[in-house]
Parts: sequence; C-alpha cells; structure tokens
Amino acid sequence: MSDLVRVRFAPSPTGMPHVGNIRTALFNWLFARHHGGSFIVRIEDTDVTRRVEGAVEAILDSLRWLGLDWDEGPEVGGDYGPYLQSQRLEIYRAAAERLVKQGDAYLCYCPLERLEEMRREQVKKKQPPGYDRRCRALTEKERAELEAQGITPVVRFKTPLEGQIRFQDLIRGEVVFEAATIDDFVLLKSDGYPTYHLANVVDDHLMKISHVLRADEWLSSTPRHILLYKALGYEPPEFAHLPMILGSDRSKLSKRHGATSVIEYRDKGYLPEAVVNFLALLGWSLDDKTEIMGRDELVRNFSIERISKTGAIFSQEKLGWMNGVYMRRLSTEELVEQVVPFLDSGLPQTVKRPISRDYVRLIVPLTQERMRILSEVSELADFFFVDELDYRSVDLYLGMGLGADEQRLLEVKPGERYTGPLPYGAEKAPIALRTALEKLQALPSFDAPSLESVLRPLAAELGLKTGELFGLLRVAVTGRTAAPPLFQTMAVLGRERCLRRIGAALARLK
RNA sequence: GCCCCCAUCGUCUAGUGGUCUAGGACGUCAGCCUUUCAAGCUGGAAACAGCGAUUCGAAUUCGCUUGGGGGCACCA
Repeated sequence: MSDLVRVRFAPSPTGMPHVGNIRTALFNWLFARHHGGSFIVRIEDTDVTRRVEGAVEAILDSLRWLGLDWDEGPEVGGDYGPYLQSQRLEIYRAAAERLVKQGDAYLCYCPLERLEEMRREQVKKKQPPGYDRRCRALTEKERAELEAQGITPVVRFKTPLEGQIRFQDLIRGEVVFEAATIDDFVLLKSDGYPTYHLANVVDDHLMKISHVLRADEWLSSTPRHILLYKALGYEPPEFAHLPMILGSDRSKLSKRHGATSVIEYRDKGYLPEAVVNFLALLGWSLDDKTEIMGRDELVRNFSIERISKTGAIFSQEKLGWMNGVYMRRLSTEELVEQVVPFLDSGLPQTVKRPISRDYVRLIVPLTQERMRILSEVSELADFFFVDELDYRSVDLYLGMGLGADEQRLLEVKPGERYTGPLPYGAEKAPIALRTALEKLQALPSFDAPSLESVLRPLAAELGLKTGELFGLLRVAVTGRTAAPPLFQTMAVLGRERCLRRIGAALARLK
C-alpha cells in the first residue's frame, strides 16, 4: 500500500496552532513517512469571519519547527492544488450545483432568524436541534417568490429520511448511525463559501487522499461525509478517528488549561524533539517500556493499530521531564547555541550584550542538568552575568544551615539587616569569610581543584562543617542557597569577582 | 434532550482467556550519593468503575448500569 498512502493535515487558520491539531498533524506525518506515502497540507480557510491574520504562517512555522515536512501544500505546491480552499470556491460551487441538479441537495431560503428561533424552541422542548426541512419540498412557484424577495439561498443536503449509515473506523471498528438523526446540513453558505463538510469531501477526493486521520470530535460528522461521498459518486477514504487531547479536568484541552499553542512551547524553550516525542506518546505507544524515541524511530515504528481509543490528558509535568532528558543529551556546543537567545532575552538589561558565547560555553555544563526548559537558564545563571548580587543578608546564615523553623521566625526582607539570634556556629561567619578572602587572594591558580584544596581544609580549621563553610561561601558568591557546585562556579566567575563578592558579604554582616 | 465514542495506578500507558499475587514511565514518598540544588541509583505507596453472563479459568468476550467525553451552526 506504500505508494497509495496519501494523508493530509487540514487546519483552519482561526488562531494559533493548537497542540491537539499538531498532534493530528504528527500522526498523519508519521503514518505517511512510515509507509513512504505523501503528507499534504491543506488550509481550510472557508470561514471568512473567523479568519486570523498570520495564522497560516504560525501553523506552517510550527510544522517546520517540529520537522514535519510536507510534500504538497502551501509554499511547495503540488499536482492537486491550489491548497488553500479559498482559492477553490468554483470547484465547490460546481459540486453543490451538481448535487442540486441530481436531486441530492436543494436551495434553502430560510432566514437566520428563523433558524435560530427554531433551534431555541427545539432546545426548550428538549428536542434534538436541527433544520426542519421546510425548503426541502418547495414548489417552483414558492421558490420563485422567495427568489424575487432577493434572498440568497444556501444549499442543503437532502439527507435520507431513514436507513443506516455505517462505516469501518480503523481505530474504533464499525460505527453505525441512524440517518433519521442527521438533519439537512448546509453545503454551500450564502456567501458562496462551502462548509467544512462539502469542501472536505470534495478535496479529499480530488487530492486522492487515502486515509483520513483526524480527531475524535469529527466522528459524529463522518456519516454526513459518507453520504456526500456516495451522492457525488466518490470512493470514501479510510477513516481513523484519533483520541482527543484533554485538559487536566478531562475536557477538551483549551486555553484555561494553560499553554495550548505549540508556538508558546517553542518560545518557552522546549526542544522540538521532546515535543514530538511527547506528542507521539499521547494516544500511541510502541510497547510497555520504550518512551524516548527520536523522529526516525517513531517513523519506523508508527502504526495505526497501536493508537489507543481513550482521550489523553496533556501532562505538563511529563513534557517537562522529557524535555529535560533531551536537554541533557545535547552536547555543550548544541546547548550553547540554544541557550544564548534565551539569555539574551531573559537577562536583565544591565547585562551588556552581545552575550559572549565563549563565556556561556563555560557556564552551560554547570546548568545543563539543572534545566527542564531553555527559558530557565537566565534565572539559573544570572549571577554569572550580573554585577551586583541581590539577596537577603540572612541567607548567608541560611547557607550555613539555619533551620527552617528559625527561618520562619526571621522573615527578613531583601536589603534589611538581620539582627535576630544566630544559629549555632554562625558567629563564625565573618571570620570564615575573612579567612577565605585571604586564602583565595594568595591562591596561585584559581581553578576548581585548587579551590577545593584550600577551602576544604579551611572548614576544619574554623571548626565548621564543610557544608556550613561551603554554604556560606555559596551565598556570598552566587547570592543563593541553591546553585551549581561551588568550586566550578567560583572558577568560572574568576578570582576578582569572587573576592569582591565575598568582601560585599562581609560588609553585610558588620 | 437526542446521537456517537470511551472506561487499567493521580497522569501517559503495556496487557488482546491461563505466563497478572497486573508491567513500565511521569508525578509522589523514603533511602543512597553529596558542599546546596539538580542529575543519578535503590526501594515504597498507588489501578483492572460496578453488576450480571459465557468459560474449567476473565483486566482481557458479551449485556446492563454508572461515570466521562465529543457532536447536534450559513464554525471548522
């Protein structure tokens, strides 16, 4: 079947690309690539009112970012174009006309107000909402009268009044619908644009789409499509309805659940490989243990048979973990490349630009295993760049192991001086800093092993635990109680800056 | 209200009648490592929605119930 596989991703440009849509794109792409088939992108821009400026670009950017290349579609063209539905209106008009001529569709003159009113009534009476088919059997005379009123009609499909519509879904098996539960849906709107149903069926046929992999929310409109294929004399493609991606409350993933656009994930510093891997595992799995898989591995192993039926909650937590895994796998050079733009945008304005790549190259190994996403780098490493450290003086004692209870008692604001009771051994802090200062001044070479060789013995000399001394110095030198390993950090900062900072810490304690 | 879909740890999932006292991963808890934080390692808690039926035997098959989701536009 390999050369027959033609699948498509058909987004509508009504906003930023949703992760659910992109997951659909990914599955289609994986399926196409696995079978050596074609992956086609078609823009379904048939709703003029919902059109959003820049949405098409954002969608294509997302695909490119994730490495989902398309064989036919915008920018690359293809034999079945154009790939923007707004440029194919004549095709849909002709199809609708043909259906009317055949007696499978009819013109409907009902005004919007009537339809709305009718729907309200139906809902009130707990009836299933749907068009009441008033215009289905209009006489020539009635039609002429309505036409004379200058009403632009829509074209509606003449849904069979009885019988069943059944089809085989590749994921769900046989699905059956009663024709009677489907109303006469609109094919062509009064503005001349087709509805999704018409355009989708016509294009999937014309573009020789072999498999339609789309989200579960389309399952209930599939019988309409089957009906249309039949009426138009087309062979329907295979259908596979993908489980949906849900928010934490199990409803359709939306804005209120957090970031829903792939662009946001890119901008927050997720790696495309991680996002692809994570998305692939939302509704698909290889086996009982394999989780980390690159694009090639996914392509090699992907199959519809292993797609699950259940909706999957989008877990921010797990994505974060996975991103960390991919982040730790990068080489220093690769990570430097990725991280520089985030430092550039995330570091305070006072830090002079451009950011030195050579300097970043020294820092990256110290932060690599502490990052989950790229944008965290600025917060994690700002003390490597900033001149003045901003921290609470009490943190110096916290570094020495001041207990949590005592901490709560103190509650010292930034800049304020701590005057409360000192933890055991804390009176040694100024002495420790002063001694360290002297030793470091005299140190011949300011590298990590040398630093360790003088500071570790110093703790014993002062009667402090190593953790207490190192913690104190850590806060003095980085301004925080949690930071990368002390000696390496100091080596990167350099002697001059370390001495200055320890001096500043000393001043705080006086 | 009607139609359709779904149902294994909190989450993503493995499991296609016996190898399941249900496996892995995230998260969580404990311990180890350790100069802090991470990372890493080890271990723990944690699930077959319920009820019937089929069968020697059911997480796996069938039915019902319950629960959840989706759809019901001149939106896609």
